Amino acid sequence: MTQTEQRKNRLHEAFTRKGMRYTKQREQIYNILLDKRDHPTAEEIFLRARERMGSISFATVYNCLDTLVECDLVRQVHIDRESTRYCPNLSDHAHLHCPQTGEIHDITLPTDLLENIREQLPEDFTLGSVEILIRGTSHKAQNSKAS
Amino acid sequence: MTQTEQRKNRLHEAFTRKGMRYTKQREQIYNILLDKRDHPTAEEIFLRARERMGSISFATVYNCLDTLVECDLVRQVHIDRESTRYCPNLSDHAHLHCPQTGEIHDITLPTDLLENIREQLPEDFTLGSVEILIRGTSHKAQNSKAS
DNA sequence: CTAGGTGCAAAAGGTTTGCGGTTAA
DNA sequence: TTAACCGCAAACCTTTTGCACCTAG
Repeated sequence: MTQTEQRKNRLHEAFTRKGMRYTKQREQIYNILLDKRDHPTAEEIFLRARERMGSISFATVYNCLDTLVECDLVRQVHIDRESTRYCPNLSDHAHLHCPQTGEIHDITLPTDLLENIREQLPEDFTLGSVEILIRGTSHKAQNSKAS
Repeated sequence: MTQTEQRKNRLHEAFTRKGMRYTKQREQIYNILLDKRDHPTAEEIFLRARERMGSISFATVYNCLDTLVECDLVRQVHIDRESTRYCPNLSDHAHLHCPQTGEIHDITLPTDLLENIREQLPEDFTLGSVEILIRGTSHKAQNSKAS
């Protein structure tokens, strides 16, 4: 089985597990996110998808992205009130954001740091998730890890 | 000099320092934020302002809020793509957000935690600011500190 | 076959803008 | 006096929705 077929099967399973169907639009959009992990917006994804598929509607892009999020394949990234960005990296990570260039890079923080945050919470607080956004200027960010 | 007058002077200075004028709309909106530190949206601020002032326009609320942000008197708080919220707490703090109730509470994190994050950054990265959003359920959040 | 998905266009929701009248300094 | 500000309505931009047609299972 080729790697592409494997990915396809993995996707298929993720969808059917939630009672949802496998469609080529969903597959393509997921592939777009995996192929270039640059946290694109829905519009950027729409443009890339149209290049690959010839034609797709904006609403479908949003629908597919919602589905991917719901199936735990992709996460949304929110920075201020800018357009929502999408990220296929499911591991715990923070985001480095350079307002000048608009670039976003993933950065893995040590687990004890998250543990440290957890300790600060009130007793009656059940932790859901933690989002860490680090703003700053990257002077030569070429070698950052965009996992 | 009364406390109100002192606040007024402080505001006046903050505005003129940036070449901006002191207006009653700006003052009222700032007071609304100080009086109830519950991270209101522009719409909530608009409603409270109308109660106090009789009449004010939505655009003015946005304009005034922008001014207050620019004069470093107030900060924006972004949660997902929900309406922007406003916060007069300028000290370093994280936000606890309960998606069920919509409540937001400020929580002060130990300085060494922020130091710890700083250490994780790439060499070529000049830190701007850090935003930490902690999502979860507060089962009886009455006694949380909303500083 | 049919529930679920796609595509289109129209609507919604939050925020911004242009501009004539108003006001702080 | 006059540059800055307010208020209104209209525009803007991202995202969502309704509905007819299509398609995976």
